[in-house]
Amino acid sequence: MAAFPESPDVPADTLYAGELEIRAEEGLVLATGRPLTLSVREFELLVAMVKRLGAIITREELYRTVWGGELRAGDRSVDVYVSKLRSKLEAALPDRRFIHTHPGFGYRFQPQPSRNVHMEAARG
Amino acid sequence: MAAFPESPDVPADTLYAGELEIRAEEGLVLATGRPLTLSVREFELLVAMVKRLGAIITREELYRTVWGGELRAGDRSVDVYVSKLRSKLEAALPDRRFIHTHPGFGYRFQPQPSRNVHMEAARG
DNA sequence: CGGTGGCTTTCACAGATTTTTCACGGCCGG
DNA sequence: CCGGCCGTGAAAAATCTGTGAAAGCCACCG
Repeated sequence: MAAFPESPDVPADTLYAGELEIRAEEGLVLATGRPLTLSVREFELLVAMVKRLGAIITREELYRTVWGGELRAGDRSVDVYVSKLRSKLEAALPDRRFIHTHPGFGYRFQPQPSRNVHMEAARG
Repeated sequence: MAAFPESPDVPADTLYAGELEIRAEEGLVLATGRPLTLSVREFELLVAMVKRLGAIITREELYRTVWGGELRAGDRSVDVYVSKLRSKLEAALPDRRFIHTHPGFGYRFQPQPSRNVHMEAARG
């Protein structure tokens, strides 16, 4: 059993970014409270980026952190997974952009309100 | 006169999750008032998951909690019992999903209304 | 005892998902 | 037009899950 009481609602190892809540311990990501289904790579990539919120991170560094090892020339794994991750994040939170590309340098993670889009676009 | 709780550490040994009522003391589970017939393993697996509602729980942890001991490589016991449990829960409450799989991470228990929730708004 | 039935553990295989690779197409500066 | 960079759909390869079924246990019963 646990050595000391813990609060299930506020895990120590939880990251926040915009409407995202990332529970690094258990591999769970909540977008506005709703759980996202991310694969292991997607999740670790997200964690790696959020841990350096606002900073530009090179593909080499992302690869070392998430895949472990050196990025080989021509390997597009990072790009592919950034694409997948973007896709899921945008599906969950259409009005925000999270991952920004800095051509020639790498990627930067930063939640950014796109516009004052706050109304349901449910018009016929 | 035994009208008081056995243990002061356990405020209430009855758990609730959606339409489920789980009486840990009696080993009884009611689905919308109707009793379910669960085996010991199934019951303890259910309790272990409900106690961490909404969280992703690894197979290793479930095994330690329910079976007691370390999960050996290749042991599929947890999967098999998750399958059995799902089967009985769905038989009792067809319109709800309880156990969600997070490939690569584990399982998450969370009662979820099953309206028309399966739209892939994947526009090309 | 031998048979019966429920529960648990193991095994095996099909199907589902994820990860890795490729390749084509769009952008942009020269 | 060319070449470097990037976004991504898709095929191929690798892993992970769901589950029926066989096999082992054990309590119970005629």
